[in-house]
Amino acid sequence: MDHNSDTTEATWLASAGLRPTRQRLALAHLLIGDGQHRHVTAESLYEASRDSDEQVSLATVYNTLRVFSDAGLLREITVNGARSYFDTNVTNHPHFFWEDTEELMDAPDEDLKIAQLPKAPAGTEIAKVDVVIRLRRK
Amino acid sequence: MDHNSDTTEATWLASAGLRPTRQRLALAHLLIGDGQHRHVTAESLYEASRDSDEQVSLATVYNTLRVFSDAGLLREITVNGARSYFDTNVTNHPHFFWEDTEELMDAPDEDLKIAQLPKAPAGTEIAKVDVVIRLRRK
DNA sequence: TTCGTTGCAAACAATTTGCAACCCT
DNA sequence: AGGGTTGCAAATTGTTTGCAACGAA
Repeated sequence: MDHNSDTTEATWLASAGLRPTRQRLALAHLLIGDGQHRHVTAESLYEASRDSDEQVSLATVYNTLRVFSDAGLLREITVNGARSYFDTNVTNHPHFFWEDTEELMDAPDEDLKIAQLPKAPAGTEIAKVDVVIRLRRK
Repeated sequence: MDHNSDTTEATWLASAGLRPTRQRLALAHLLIGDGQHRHVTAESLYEASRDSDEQVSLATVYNTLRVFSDAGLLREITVNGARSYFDTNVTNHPHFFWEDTEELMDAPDEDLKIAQLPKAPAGTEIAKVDVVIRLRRK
């Protein structure tokens, strides 16, 4: 990773008040290094790190994904009882989930229009709204 | 369980081509016995069965929930990486999920209006659309 | 120096599975 | 009788945690 992108990742961490450790910078680079939004699982990110020049242990990948999403840098998406997915796009937006390959991707945001949403019951507020469109191969 | 409800549950099973075994009838009774829709986890259903006069092993509860939802009698809802929820209401409808108590319940169906939904990519069809409104206690 | 962070291994929790006994049809 | 179903225990899978070594402030 060159110096410029290194700054980008450090800024990303700093914006959430997180220390720029070697491991966090490496994972941040894999997550936002190219400016594209990305959906990862702990396992997929771990493998990406194994293939890179900065290895991170699996436990740290798990811990870091948790820290990042608690800090609001990532959004956790629950589509599958088993695995957790994390999205670098933290805004409310719909997802496609392929049931056969268990792949998660963004659905075109502008194509979902929710005209009316149930109001939150008294004493509560809406933390987020997850819309998952499950796809089956025809 | 009296004879009438016994018939209801047997019919429910028969409609999906499932054999009316003692355990399935007992679980069916706990699920649809009073005609109300219900959201259960394997653990909650197992406990309900422990408290009833027809006990079912935990493994069988797990297997039966899987069999029922594969057969279309239940809908599996994934809200939480850890636990799986099963809903006796198998139609598309929105859910409220309390983040603190991990309780799942129906959101008023008529209050959700999706004006436009992304179309399924070529070669795929929409299996189902999950809308989960996550609530945080204020 | 101080305290947050990492990494390994062990602990955990939810769920599935192998297999022998059992029971619908 | 024959094949689906059950239940126990053991195995799996994804994830978290205890703790000693390490590194950022």
